[in-house]
Amino acid sequence: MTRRSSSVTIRDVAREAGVSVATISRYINQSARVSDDVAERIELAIEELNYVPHAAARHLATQRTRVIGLLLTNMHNDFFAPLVSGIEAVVQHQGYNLLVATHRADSHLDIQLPIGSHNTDGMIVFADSLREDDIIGLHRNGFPIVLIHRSTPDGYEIPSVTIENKDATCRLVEHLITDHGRKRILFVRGPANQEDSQWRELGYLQALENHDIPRDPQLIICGEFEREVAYREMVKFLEDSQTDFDAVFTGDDDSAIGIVNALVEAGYRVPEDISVAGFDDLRLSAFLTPPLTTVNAPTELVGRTAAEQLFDLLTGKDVDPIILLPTEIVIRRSCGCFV
Amino acid sequence: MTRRSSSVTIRDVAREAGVSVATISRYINQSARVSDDVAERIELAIEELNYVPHAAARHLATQRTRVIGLLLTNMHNDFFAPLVSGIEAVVQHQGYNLLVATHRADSHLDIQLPIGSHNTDGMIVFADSLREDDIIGLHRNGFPIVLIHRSTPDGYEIPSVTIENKDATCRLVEHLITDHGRKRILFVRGPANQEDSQWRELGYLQALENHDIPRDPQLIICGEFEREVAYREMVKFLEDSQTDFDAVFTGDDDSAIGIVNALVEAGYRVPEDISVAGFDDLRLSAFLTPPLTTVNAPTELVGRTAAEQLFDLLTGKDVDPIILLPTEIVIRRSCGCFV
DNA sequence: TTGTACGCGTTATCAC
DNA sequence: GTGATAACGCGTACAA
Repeated sequence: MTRRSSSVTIRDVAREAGVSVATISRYINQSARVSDDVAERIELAIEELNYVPHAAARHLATQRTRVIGLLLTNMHNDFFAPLVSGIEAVVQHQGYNLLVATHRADSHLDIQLPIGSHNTDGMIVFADSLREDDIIGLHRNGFPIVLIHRSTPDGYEIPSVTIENKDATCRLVEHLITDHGRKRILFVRGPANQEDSQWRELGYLQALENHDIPRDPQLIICGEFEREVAYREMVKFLEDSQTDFDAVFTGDDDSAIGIVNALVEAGYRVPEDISVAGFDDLRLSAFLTPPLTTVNAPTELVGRTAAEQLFDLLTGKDVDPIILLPTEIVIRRSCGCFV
Repeated sequence: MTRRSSSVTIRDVAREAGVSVATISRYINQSARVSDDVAERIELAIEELNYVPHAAARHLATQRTRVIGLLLTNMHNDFFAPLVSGIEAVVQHQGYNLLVATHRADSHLDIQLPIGSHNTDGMIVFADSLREDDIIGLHRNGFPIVLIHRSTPDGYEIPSVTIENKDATCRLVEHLITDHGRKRILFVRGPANQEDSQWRELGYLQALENHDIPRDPQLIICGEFEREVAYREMVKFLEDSQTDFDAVFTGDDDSAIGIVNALVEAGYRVPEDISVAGFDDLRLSAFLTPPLTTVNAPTELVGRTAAEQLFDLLTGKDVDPIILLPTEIVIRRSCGCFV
């Protein structure tokens, strides 16, 4: 079989340097010493021919791709920028490459995953981008996985990195209650199957309970962690519902923006009439008017940590089965505080 | 040489299905017909063994990676989410994978590019993530490249995708002049070596010229396309400068946010005292208070288009040397309009 | 310290 | 329509 190949191979370098391919390989991978004289000639030849090792050939020979994968549900939300950024930093520092792909768990079942053991050494899985079966399947084959914002399937021990949701939410809602005297607090929930969303709802309920405020199902609407949805639902709520309220806590900052907009358009003043607080502390939250009181989620750190976990996994180190990163309440103006 | 290999190969499938590896390969790649009987047995064997073709082996044999690369300067700015999203959509649709990496042109020269012909079939290069030499170098080897938000080096014809900056800026600034009677318009410029930034400045100057407003160097400050920088510079301007002004045009929305904040903190009302307009139309711009008048940059479309260009390049189709995507003025409240 | 030769998993060529 | 087998470019056990 004859195949044209415009690229320069290790063989060309070997010929140019007057040594064998094995020596070239050794020099490149530092897998053994070569004499200074030879090293110099190799260096020169590489420079001369502009040689770059062919990744695929390397992968095939070493059984390692030096690539890690990241599976996301989508890339639209501003939330993903810091996440990917954190991951990419670690990956690059380790001399690896990053393959990103989107995939929703409800995709047609017969679809091949774009990322897996066939093209990466390990992967980071965001929340519900994968079905539980698929996660288990990959994990059972010994493929290194780290979960983000999602807990390990029952009975398995797959490392996961997530953040403290409930307690921070509870404290923030309590802030609305005790420091601002709010008692009728509307909760804007996220997707029902999202773990973060669930914990935040529990935190909200906990706060009510702590202060003997009866929970009112009327005071919960669905924002789906999407600004537009939250906006629409809020508008609808304002039109339809007779239920009065004096504060809004949203499971995410993105929704909070939509909520504030709906409120302002309806003539409410934030925070004078209605206190508003969110969760995430997106980069823009501090710049809103009024600046948004929220919970800071260390999203870039989540990415960074998950990547580090994955590399620990790859190098056979011990890995914490679950890492819960601390969150922090950020008091700004939208709750009613003067800061 | 003995090597453990937990993964199932095409040979295993061949044995299981009772045919040769060649037939399996043909079936998988649809490169030739196989009898229905055989097809069924293969299908079964693949299912049974959970076979997935090894990417690296494929790459080595076909000389194609089915991966395209994206080189960015960073991933922090909200601007990148839609860009990557658009690219990813096309890439996935084509059955390719996406490798992303960050790289700043001023990195140490001896550093190996994380992405190149050694691990991708082609790449998309964002603005100044690469030095001109490197671009030329890659291109000279026949490696498919598409440039984003950056023009082709002189004398070369590398496809590029960018947006219309100058005219839209000019019209928007003219809107401030003619519809709102502004004459002392502060310009917040971006990085000096950024082409978008340069064109927007030209548009700003053009508008002044069109209306016989003398340009005043005092009325230009540097925001570097970064919110924090713009904020600081604005604060400094307000403290130091005696120059009066009645409007601010920023080269990007991110800076506009910082500007508005500085203005409001200093006691100015936007837009009553000062009109503000930006450029980009970030997803959040409509939700600011006041909603930001700006120019819509079709960032996701830029990504999508660049990816399509690249695939045209890969398939040997004719490719437009330069694609200039139209932008559109978005009038909201921050300029003074009632909408 | 260096060279030879084989294998990594797949595709593609040639024969049947 | 199917099978045998030589590449693809590199790493590495083994020999020298």
